[in-house]
Amino acid sequence: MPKDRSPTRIQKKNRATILEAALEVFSAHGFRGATVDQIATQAGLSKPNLLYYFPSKEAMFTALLSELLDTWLDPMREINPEGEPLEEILAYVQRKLQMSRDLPRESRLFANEIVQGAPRMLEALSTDLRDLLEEKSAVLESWMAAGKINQTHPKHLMFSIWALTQHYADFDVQVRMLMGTEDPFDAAPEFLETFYRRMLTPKS
Amino acid sequence: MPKDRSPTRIQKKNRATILEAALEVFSAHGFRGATVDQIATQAGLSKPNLLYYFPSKEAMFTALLSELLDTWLDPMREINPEGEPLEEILAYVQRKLQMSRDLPRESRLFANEIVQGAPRMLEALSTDLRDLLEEKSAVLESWMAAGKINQTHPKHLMFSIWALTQHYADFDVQVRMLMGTEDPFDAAPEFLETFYRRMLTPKS
DNA sequence: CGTGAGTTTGACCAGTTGGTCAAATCCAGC
DNA sequence: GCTGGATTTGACCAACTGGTCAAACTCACG
Repeated sequence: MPKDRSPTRIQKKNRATILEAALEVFSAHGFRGATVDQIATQAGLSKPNLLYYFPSKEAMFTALLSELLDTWLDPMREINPEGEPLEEILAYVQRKLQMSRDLPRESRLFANEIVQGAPRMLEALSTDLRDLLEEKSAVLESWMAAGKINQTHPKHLMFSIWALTQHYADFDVQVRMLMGTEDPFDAAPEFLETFYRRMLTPKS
Repeated sequence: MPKDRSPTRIQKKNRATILEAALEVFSAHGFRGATVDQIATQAGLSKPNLLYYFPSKEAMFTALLSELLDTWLDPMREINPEGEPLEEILAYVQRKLQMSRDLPRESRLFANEIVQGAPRMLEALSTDLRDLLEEKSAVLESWMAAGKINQTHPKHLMFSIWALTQHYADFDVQVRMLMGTEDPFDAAPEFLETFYRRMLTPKS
């Protein structure tokens, strides 16, 4: 294992290469379904070399998760309590949808893990995600109390945004197969915009 | 392998026991993550005995899938083209939500498979599900054309129903962790009812 | 250059896993 | 209660998989 003080040029490059390959393989097959050999081949390195940079397969996985969790939660962090409520939410929905389009592997990585009970992620989720959700739920509730958006259960509202947007990444094969030649991401933005506008616009 | 003509009492019972155990294990760990030994233990039978009833792990999996696919698609089949449009859709949403509550293992079994590219399911999906979706999309479109429900993309509408309802089963751990002591299924029915009523009720 | 730390890998190992097989056991129908 | 097919299993195997290790190689730096 390389020394941890001031990583060399090679260390930086190889760690990044390995994590990129790990994302590709883990997201496609899940933790158990992925093999270190697959990741090594994908990375263009030898298996012992991977294990020189990461002490175990498990370590690659958790390194990957913690590297990506921040990126994954950023769109929610950007919700601005001072902004125009309906527009803030609609913008959040679009950011999440963009992520499903641009980072589908990341989405599937998390999906794979959570569907199987999130054995290697529960701790991170029950701190970072939990706190963030509580914070933003409070914002949503204040908007509802102020009559800026329709009254609903704030957490279920957030779940619905996650479900609807991530569905396009996580179930990509199914969605594409059912839509034929039409690209799902052509109509999805407008669909979701309409959906949440109707849901949240207060009755005047 | 048992003869396939007129299964004996024992054959019926053991096949059912094995498939139940297989559902438990496959839904929790995915195809690759499940082991025949785990399924055998879960079923209370020996590993060679499982392989006496099913020629391979793969065969157990596909047998399970094809046994469950019909059940899985039933709620959609029940949408009645002659019924009151909005109520038909709302009832469908509730049926799907019920399935997430009552059959979460089945939901996760399919989720696991589809997230990983549905390598063992694409054929079934691209016939049964595809045809059914086309049929019901046409019904939705006729309802929209008649002004009974708001105009939207029918397929995206169906995707949204699947995403929102299955989310409660597939991401169960996450949802429950974030909701604390509150049961997600307490508020979900009303939340989804409101959601789709606002989305679909035509502007008068 | 030379040298020592940093990097890479072929060979190997132990544990797991899907699957086989011959022998043993069970059971329905005569 | 006998018998032949149905059922069950302990022992085993080959392939795979995560991980180790000593030896070889590379490279920054004096």
